Amino acid sequence: MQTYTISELAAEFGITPRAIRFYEDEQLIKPTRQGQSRIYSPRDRARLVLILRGKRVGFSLDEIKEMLDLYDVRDGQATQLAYTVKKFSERINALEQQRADIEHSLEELRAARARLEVMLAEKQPHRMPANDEHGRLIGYAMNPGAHD
Amino acid sequence: MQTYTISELAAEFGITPRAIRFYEDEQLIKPTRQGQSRIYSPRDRARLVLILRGKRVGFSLDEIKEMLDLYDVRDGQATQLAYTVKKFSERINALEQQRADIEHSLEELRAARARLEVMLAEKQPHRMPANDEHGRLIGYAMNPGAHD
DNA sequence: CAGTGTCTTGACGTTTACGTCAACGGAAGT
DNA sequence: ACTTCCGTTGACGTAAACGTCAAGACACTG
Repeated sequence: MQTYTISELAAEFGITPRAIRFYEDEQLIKPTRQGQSRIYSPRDRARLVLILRGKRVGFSLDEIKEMLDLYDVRDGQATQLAYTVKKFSERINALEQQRADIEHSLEELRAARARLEVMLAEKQPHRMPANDEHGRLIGYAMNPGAHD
Repeated sequence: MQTYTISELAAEFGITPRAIRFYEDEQLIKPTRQGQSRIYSPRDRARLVLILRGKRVGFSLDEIKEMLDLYDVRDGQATQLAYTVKKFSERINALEQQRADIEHSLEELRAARARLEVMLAEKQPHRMPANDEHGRLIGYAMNPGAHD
């Protein structure tokens, strides 16, 4: 079966071996050993992918660990199924909120960029509105909607 | 004109006054003073909204400050317009990547939850596949795609 | 005018997620 | 046998983003 060394994974994902060992300290991955050295299976690699993606979307390592543990539900813990489902739903809601935040941010950034490009095209750095005291930036309403 | 106290804003956004003062220390907002106390304008409030949203989508305060400063472009800095546009584009790319990450995570969480709910419905915590060594979780392929 | 409440400025503590040595262990090449 | 590469385990350092007192400044209220 395919295996990986720690530096192989580190190079592949653009992180340091130190980080990977840290994830092990925090119980997020449990590679086997060959003597003293760590050996990573495809499953360990897959967990690393989930860890890094989780980080990119703003989860803490503790939260990611909880999610990975929830994936690891087995027969013995079957009584906790309802709790697990609830936790998953919470995560899903959080992510959907976050996606909405990102949509907002993207809208604003694109609109602001468009205006900047117009100014660039005009090549005339004359008077421009800049921002006023009513919560508008570069003439574009910030549209402060939901904030929780 | 409408104004706010620090604790009003803190309560409204579910954060502490300490955090708001911290944002001021870091030059993200610059409220006026009435004697000793801080007074926040609608524009300050709007900046707070952007700060908190930025945090939710994973930006650091330094990055958020940079973005706010970029919004604050004025005539004198018109020569930096091209740089500003570039920075905005970078942010947009980062956010689009992040949105894709979220879509992935949502897919996985929903699929996993669906399987858990089936198990709950069966009410029979007998044998289940759990996860194997090939990178599958609860019988559902993790589909580790792009990782940068 | 004592008390209560809300504000202020330090100053230090804390958590998260690693970075950065230091010192050592085996395998591999010469 | 000696060096050169990985790899390992501590141990300590660090940056970000506040939390947590402490001590004082005002405004009001009874």
